[in-house]
Amino acid sequence: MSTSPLEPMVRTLSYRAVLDGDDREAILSLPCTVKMVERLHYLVRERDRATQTCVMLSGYSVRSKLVGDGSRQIVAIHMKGDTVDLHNSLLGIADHSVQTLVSSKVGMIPRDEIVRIAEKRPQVGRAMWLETLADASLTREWVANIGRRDARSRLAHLFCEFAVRMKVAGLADENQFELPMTQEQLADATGLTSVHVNRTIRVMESEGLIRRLGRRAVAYDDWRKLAEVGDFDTNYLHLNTSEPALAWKG
Amino acid sequence: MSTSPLEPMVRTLSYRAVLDGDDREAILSLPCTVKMVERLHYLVRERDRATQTCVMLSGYSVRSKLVGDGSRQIVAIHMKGDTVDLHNSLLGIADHSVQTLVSSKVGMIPRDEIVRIAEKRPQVGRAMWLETLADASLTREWVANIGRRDARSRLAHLFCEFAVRMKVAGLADENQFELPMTQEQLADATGLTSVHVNRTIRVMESEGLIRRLGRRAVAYDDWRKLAEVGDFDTNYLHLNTSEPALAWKG
DNA sequence: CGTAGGCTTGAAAAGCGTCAATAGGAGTGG
DNA sequence: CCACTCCTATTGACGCTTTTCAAGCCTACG
Repeated sequence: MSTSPLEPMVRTLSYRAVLDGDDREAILSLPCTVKMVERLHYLVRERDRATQTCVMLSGYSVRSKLVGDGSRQIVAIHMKGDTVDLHNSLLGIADHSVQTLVSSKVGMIPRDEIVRIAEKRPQVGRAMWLETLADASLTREWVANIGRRDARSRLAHLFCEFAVRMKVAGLADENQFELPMTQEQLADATGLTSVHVNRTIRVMESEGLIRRLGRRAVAYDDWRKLAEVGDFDTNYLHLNTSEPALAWKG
Repeated sequence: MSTSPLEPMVRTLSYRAVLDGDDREAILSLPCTVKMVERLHYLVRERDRATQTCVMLSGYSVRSKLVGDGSRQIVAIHMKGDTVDLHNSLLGIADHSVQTLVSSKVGMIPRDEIVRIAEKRPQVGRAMWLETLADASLTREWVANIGRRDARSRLAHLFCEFAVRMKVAGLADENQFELPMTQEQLADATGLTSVHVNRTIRVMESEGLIRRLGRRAVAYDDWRKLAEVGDFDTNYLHLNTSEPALAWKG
């Protein structure tokens, strides 16, 4: 059972509520089809009727929405352990697409099984509910980021968020992180154009805010400075797991 | 029981899942402190430890976040029946503020009671979960609206959303709706400045897209045109309640 | 060694913000 | 009922951030 592919899901949900052995066992025993998918593969398309919930087991994916003029907006980035598609699968018709950024391993779980485990194992249901609430908090921060910060702050904020989430997921070192996105994808995530992302990143680099390690990784020497420029505060990530978990126990 | 102040909450949750008589009764019997609060009153402040969940019984409120430079971003607008603060109260520390737009009637329910009813009455718990998911979908649409549309489309989209939600809540006529917001608040909701909102609204008015009825109401003569300019599609509101409700019954 | 996708750069235009001043309207105290 | 005051709406002039369009370059990969 410790070799179940759904280990990352247990780890992520454990951040949200106290799960006992039976809870964990129930998650690990969920029927799950594991697939390797290539880069830029669509896991869900807007308007699809989703019947499966998708869990990231390795790699990265983005949720995005198409806009009338043909452009797109990325609304979230997912990494190992994230339950990507609870929203679409429970609400019926997908309001957004999900696409991998790199070749990734994903687990597909039938929607009904999710509903069932949420009922049978209340703590698991709570953890999933809290996970969706934390996800909503993250989206709200994105609204503020895109609506009220300039290009430099937006990118700095996105980098800070990435750095912290990667560290929490055990995927990043102390002073650097993988950034599996092209500049065009960064533009779609920040509400900018790829040209302006390029210029802004170069300015940030020349200021010593960040260093680029190859094409798909970023390093920072002064976290405080980066966080200040990005107006970054971890509160919205709701990482202080002990609080809600305790509250939900009674 | 039909005179309980929480009737609007029942109505809103009924859109998300099939609730039987006992479910409704349980909601209506929730311990609830009803308060009238004045305009611009803060129901919750960012970083507060929220212990109460707040339901709008009349009036309007907004959720907003403060940004480093002192500006603010509105991330959602709430009307009658909306459960405003499930997020903050369940996650512990508030990641955003909630403030009334006009003098309003609100119901305050202890957080533990919400947790309890979600457990005791599974259908109610599901309805609340789905409500938070629909709310998250709305926030994603706002990200796209602010990130990828110009000022005119953003405002048109906001107006469309308002018109539809007001109609669903039984608060709007066919071709007009109340808009209880100043231009500065509209600016905070769309990521613009009040000056630019003013100019854009006047353009929209001169184009015949909208008419203003006094200071706090808007009328439209050509819905299709308005929806086209706003790139508006109701899908993201997940109003087709029959689907998920049925699915969640088994 | 060729190709395609992504990165970089320049020049010019557009959209939106800033600053500042004026006008309009609703509520309040006299 | 009037004068006063504050908040909101309106408008102009100007400047800056960001976009647009277009071209060239780099580099991983076949």
